[in-house]
Amino acid sequence: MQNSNHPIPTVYDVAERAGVSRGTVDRVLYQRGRVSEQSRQKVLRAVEELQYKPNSNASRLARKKEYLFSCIIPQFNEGEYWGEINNGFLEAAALLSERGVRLRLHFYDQTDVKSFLAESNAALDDKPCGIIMNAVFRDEVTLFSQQLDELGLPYAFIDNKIDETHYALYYGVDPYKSGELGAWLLSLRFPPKEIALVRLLRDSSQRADPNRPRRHGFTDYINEHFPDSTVHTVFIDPKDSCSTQKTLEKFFAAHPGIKHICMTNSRIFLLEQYLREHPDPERIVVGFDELKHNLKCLERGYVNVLVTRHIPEQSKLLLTDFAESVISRRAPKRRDHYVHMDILTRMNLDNY
Amino acid sequence: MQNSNHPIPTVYDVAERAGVSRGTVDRVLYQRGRVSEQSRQKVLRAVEELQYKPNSNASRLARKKEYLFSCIIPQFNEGEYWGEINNGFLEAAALLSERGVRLRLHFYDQTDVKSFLAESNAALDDKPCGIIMNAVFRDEVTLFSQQLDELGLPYAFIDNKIDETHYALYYGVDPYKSGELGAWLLSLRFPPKEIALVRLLRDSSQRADPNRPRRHGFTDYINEHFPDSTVHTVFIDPKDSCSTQKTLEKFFAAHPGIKHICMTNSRIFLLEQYLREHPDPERIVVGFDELKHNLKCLERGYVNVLVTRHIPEQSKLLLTDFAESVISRRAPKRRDHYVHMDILTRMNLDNY
DNA sequence: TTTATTAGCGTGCACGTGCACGCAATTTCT
DNA sequence: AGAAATTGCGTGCACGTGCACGCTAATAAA
Repeated sequence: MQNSNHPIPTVYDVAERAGVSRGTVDRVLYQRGRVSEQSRQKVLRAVEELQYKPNSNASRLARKKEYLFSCIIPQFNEGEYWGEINNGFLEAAALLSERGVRLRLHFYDQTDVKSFLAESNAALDDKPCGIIMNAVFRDEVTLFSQQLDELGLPYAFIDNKIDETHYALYYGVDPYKSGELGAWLLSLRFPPKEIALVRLLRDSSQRADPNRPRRHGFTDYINEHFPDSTVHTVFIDPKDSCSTQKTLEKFFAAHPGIKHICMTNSRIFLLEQYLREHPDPERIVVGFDELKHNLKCLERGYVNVLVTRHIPEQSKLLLTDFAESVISRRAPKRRDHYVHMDILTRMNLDNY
Repeated sequence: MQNSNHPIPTVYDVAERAGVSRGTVDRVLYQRGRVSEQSRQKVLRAVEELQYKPNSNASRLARKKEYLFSCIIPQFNEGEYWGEINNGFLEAAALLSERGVRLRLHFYDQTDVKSFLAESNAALDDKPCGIIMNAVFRDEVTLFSQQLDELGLPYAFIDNKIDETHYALYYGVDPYKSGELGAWLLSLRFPPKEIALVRLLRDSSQRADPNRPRRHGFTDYINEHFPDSTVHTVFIDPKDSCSTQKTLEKFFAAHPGIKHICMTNSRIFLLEQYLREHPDPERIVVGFDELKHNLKCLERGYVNVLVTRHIPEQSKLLLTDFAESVISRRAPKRRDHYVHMDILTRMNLDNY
């Protein structure tokens, strides 16, 4: 329903108004080739007066240009954190496909630096126009980003980042604050005396500890607000549910005063069996991240609160934003996007 | 980076493979005109084998078709609830403009049935391909939707709906559940004895009460879980902050035992002055909806919890989904979208 | 002054689809 | 049997842009 006095202007209209040809308008708009200053001004004025915007459909049809982005993220099993991130990328890629955006995925092993190096090289071989990655291996990622800087290839971080690099974009939560929020929620109902902080046994080969900032946010909050409380740390083996069970039994038997339990990584669901077999209506359990298993635990009442955000949303927004900025050759309005932290309980679990 | 063995197929490829001309392929794909059953089958097979998908850019360029949607929503002032809804619509419209989607907005006066009737007629005059509205005046909206049914015009509800109509799509919260959630949060820290439920004085001309379901969710939860508590209702005048102040002073002076305050509409910010002038660290205040004024109150500690959702997101998603379904001439996958309710506190206020 | 060079500019083709027109073959009507 | 209508199908043009080619006139070099 376009006003007939003002049909959408085309290059022809601009050219006519400026008294030049389409080609000249094109050269002015895209700084290709040689145009006299006089014509340039006339064209720019005409563009302004007519409010000319190139027809993006015609433009993409004519150009047939593709924008390839390479993602380098950790391997995952169905339903895990990085699987959700991956879903967000795929969703965004589907939406952006008609704009010529293509995606290539590279998965590395979080316990193996070499696999990261291999995949980052493979990503370069794609000749992409942008790279998305996360930063588990700080040194290697720093080096890689220097390489990208030299090549003039823009890159973006998802989930965690390295501040010293020249990344174009970042989407993720503020891990320290999420830890504080978890601590606040844990202590909301009644002040904690003894707290269990459950952690994961890690391969000695895993140098990086991506969970540190959140854990510190958690412990700092507790220490500041409840200086008289004690935080007991217990380690479980994520690969061995049997030993996990025994470890927990022993641990909680030794500390019967514990009414507050928290896990600052995304695997609170590993406690399910123990929590089910040792019900306690007074106990408060706080976990992080909306993995399907975690949501189940919340629904069944084993876990009281999850601190999370819509995980796929975060990667979806990142790719959309990144592609937009690369295509339009403009820096994004904002560089750091700390996504909102949701508080999830049994009461607002639906429709998440 | 397309595999050179499989360039993206075009109608020409399909036509060649099927041994017919482009025109025939076109007729098969869009059921226009006369095709022999034999050719039809050949074309369909070729489409399947080549995985042909029409190039949407070329298609839109050639068609130049516009899809006009008319929205009928309440008038608002900057920063109010419907203003946020409106922002979501505008955001979606901007994104969808290159797909030929246009938007026409109609604002009516929530206290005046006639203005709704006028605007709904105006919306029809637009000759849109879809209508979006909310349902304050139940009878009139029901009649209007019957009219739309007869015209075969699809319509969608935002924020609230009328179940008996044949709406195509709905996005909103479950108001009853949001009320329950508010009650749960209000009673989380310690069990309530006396509760203040602050309500708004309403024009006698306002027949509808869009806030009822949420209020009932709230009171039902309280009555069920805290049968010994009493809910005191107090009415304030949203247009007169001076009288509001006096009313509240008198009310709370008469009920000094009240430690729990809730407003089930979106205007908890109206209590700001009272709460500021009568601080009480023990008191719990729960409100709804992320209006800018409300967020301020949360930040400054006058309000403890807001139950909300990202308001513009809801209208943005609705328009996107609705346009998608109208353009593709397919019913949406899901009809009712109860958006997730966020719990907002001082601790997770950032980046919302 | 003549020739080579380059600045400035116009034009034609391609991109893939939608749609209208019209031709040939077949069927129906008179 | 001849005219009229209908079925089945191919073709041409338009949509608005990107880009390469090549022309003209001005300028620099010989």
